Amino acid sequence: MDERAIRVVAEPTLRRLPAYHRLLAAMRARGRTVVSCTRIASELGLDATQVRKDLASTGVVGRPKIGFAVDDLLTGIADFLGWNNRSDAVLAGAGHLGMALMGYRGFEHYRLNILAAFDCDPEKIGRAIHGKEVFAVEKLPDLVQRLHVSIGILTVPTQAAQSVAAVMIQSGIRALWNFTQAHLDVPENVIVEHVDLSASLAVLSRRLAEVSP
Amino acid sequence: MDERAIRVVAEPTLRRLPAYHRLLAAMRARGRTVVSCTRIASELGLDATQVRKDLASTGVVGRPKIGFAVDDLLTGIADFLGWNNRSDAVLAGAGHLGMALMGYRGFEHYRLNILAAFDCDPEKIGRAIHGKEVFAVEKLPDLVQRLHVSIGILTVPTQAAQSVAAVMIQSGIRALWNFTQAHLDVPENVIVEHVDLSASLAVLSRRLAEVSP
DNA sequence: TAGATTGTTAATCGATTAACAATC
DNA sequence: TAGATTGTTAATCGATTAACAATC
Repeated sequence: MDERAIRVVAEPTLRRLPAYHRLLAAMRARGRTVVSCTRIASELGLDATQVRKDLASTGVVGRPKIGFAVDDLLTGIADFLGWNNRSDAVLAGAGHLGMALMGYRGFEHYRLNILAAFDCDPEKIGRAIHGKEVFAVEKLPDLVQRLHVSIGILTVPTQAAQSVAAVMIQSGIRALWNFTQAHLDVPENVIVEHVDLSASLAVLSRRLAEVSP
Repeated sequence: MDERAIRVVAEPTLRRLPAYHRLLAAMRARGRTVVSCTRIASELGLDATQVRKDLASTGVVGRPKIGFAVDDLLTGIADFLGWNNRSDAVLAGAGHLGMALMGYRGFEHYRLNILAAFDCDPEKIGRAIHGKEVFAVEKLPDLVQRLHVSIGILTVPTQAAQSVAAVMIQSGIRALWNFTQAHLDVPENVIVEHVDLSASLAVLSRRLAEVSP
């Protein structure tokens, strides 16, 4: 076994790590230096063994009887998720949602940096939204190539998503954060993370229908 | 077995149903009247048996050798998800994201109707955003009670989420669509659907780190 | 008819949860 | 020390995938 081998961690684990990070940051702010999995689990309504396994996957080790050092966990989780290195991104689609994401200060916390936005509406091109300029979509390839941008955020209309994704991939984008409702067809080395509001709403509506049909 | 018993369908199935609905709507628009699970599966990159099981959970039946009627599936899925009845919602937090959701025309498709927004910033109160008025948060309980609103959308800052959620639940809200990063502590009869951008970003960043460490 | 397709049961896979020795 | 906690292995649970009879 190569020690430097990249551990491919299960998706459910990855999805829980930010919640641990947030809770731990709040605990550190209150002066807490040490914490047990039992404690984290009860705060977040999870199983303690699951928390222990999740934390183990980041490589941080705890001490029997004592627990984990809060600081170790915070840096360990952030390192593991790549949140200690800046990630540059470009955004396509300067509509309501695109603008909301461009203005979201919370991304600084994860060191995600949206460099610029692109749109095909002449009305929007040239404007600056939250300090970030909106360019014509034709200028996307050049900027992505020059700055080696690896993340593309898609907030275009669903019908345009596949073609804009293709342009992004062609330009060197290696990961797409897809906020549209399109199922994207991409080469297997390209990562797609889909934030699907209709999927989320489907769960909400159905659960509501189940309790009061 | 009570025929009218509410079928509790697994969450992964619910999350896939909107993608089927979208694909089927596009097929109907192109004049297609009949479709097989094999076809749906290949279009969406899924397993045909999985599609068949998912569709079965909505109660729609197909015909061996023929397939499913596109119209039957469209109405069956929409009925099953409660998308043929209007659902009223209120939104708390008229920031960037809240405004984006208020202006999102796509919700009409799911018959989700955001009646009004609430905020505690005097600057925002009284304004109308995309034809919907912003009221002081104090006015939320009265409106929710009078109109029997069942869905509450949370786009407030994370620190405010738990207390605003409590007010909503107190007022009669039965389902929360949580766009904040808070883990909400709610009574067991209240539904929480969490759209967690940090969880999504964690998957994206880590997968990117795995391919180029 | 023959073969594609449905509906359903069985097998597999992966994630969660339980059990427990090691430890401070 | 005794008991709480970690780290890890085993058992369970649930979702996906495979197999196959029924059907048009």
